[in-house]
Amino acid sequence: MRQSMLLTKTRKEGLKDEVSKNANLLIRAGFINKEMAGVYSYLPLGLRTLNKISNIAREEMNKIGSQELLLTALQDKEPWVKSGRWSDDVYDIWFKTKLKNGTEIGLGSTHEEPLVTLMKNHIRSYKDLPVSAYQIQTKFRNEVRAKAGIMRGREFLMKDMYSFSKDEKEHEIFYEKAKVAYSHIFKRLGIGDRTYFTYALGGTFSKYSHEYQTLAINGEDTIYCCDECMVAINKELIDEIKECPSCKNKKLIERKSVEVGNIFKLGIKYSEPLGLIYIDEKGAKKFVFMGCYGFGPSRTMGTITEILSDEKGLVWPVSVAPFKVHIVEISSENKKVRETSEKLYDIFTKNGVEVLYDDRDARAGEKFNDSDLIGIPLRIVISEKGLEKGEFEIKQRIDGKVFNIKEKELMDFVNKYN
RNA sequence: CGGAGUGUAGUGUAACGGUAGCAUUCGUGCUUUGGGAGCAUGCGAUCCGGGUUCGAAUCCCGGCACUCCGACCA
Repeated sequence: MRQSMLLTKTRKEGLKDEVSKNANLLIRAGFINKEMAGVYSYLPLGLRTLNKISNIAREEMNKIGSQELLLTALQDKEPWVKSGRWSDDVYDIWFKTKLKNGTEIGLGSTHEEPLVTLMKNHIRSYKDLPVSAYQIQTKFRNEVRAKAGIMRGREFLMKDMYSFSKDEKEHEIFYEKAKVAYSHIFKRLGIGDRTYFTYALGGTFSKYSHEYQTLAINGEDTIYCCDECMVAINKELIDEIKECPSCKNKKLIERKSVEVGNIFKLGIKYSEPLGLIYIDEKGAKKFVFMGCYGFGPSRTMGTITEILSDEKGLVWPVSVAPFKVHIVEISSENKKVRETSEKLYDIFTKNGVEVLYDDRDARAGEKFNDSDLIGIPLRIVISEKGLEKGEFEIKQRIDGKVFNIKEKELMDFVNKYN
């Protein structure tokens, strides 16, 4: 991508009304646009990152055999009445609207009801189980107070997976697979070493639910961490659980964190009222045993921003960066500089390396500042001064470390860089 | 949902009830070119609706929006 063609511009200063670090930086760098309180659009750079996060989740869900689908945002009232969640008194984050004929409908905030209703058409026998489905979709939640930028919006992207099993025992097998998939997701996102598997208050059918909590100073949650085994306990349970459930370690450290994922047992909470039934080997009718597995790509993008960015701007792990390499051309009027930049841009593009090429006619300072702000992992500066050295100077965004690489080793270096 | 605050060019700010100013961005020209450079010149704004007043960005009422604190957060 040529930066001169990019439809967004960076801002030197943040917006007065955007206090959260994540939204402030993402707006300055041109990743998102604020439409209303808690409602943000994703612009080209931001969408690239958001899609990468989603894709990592998608790949990991596929690996454990879950199948992707896309349910509707407009939701039929009936299943929600049956499950008892249509009333605003019970479930207070509804966005509701009406069809022209007066029929009430809801905007999807979660999808247990519609999916269970749908699966009634496809699950009849024990032979149809176990099965799992997931989607990556925009959720709508009428939060009374949006805050923390894209960490807590009224409209946000969520990956929600649901599992359907014959019984609790079969459910547990899938649940364990999902845990592994989740740990892979956070590892690949570059936040695995600070994301804790956390015991939290559970639903009707399990004592606890499990959250994935990523340490962040500005986080809304408080957890008690066991650093021996990366397990934590949500503050809401600390009176009940006083030691690490995994290794019995009693030394738990209080820290702030962000809930980036949440998995829990649903049991027959929805299959019972909605009538999701299968026939077992003996011909008996049984309720399908369910699990639910959430992960928020947009919230995770905000979390990564909160924990990795510095005073100069964003810092992206390679796995989610909008581009891997930023070619910054200094003095585009210099023929040799221009030719070298173009050549490099061409080579990277042909080799499938995602590259942003700052071909704008702008001053060095402006380009460097923009480059730092956008936060692409590797920056290659092409300038008259640099060309004389016969090597390329590659600067790592995360710590400013510089590598001097000969041209023939360049592609190898970039390909191996992760 | 309770409490507090704020709405002025794209952005950030100023103006006692009396000419809406400054900075930056943006356009043009010249100079400059390794960390948001300089000179000149130009474009661009009082959230919406009422009221008070000779006169309202300013005072009053209503609405809308945004921010913060708290409560809430499968």
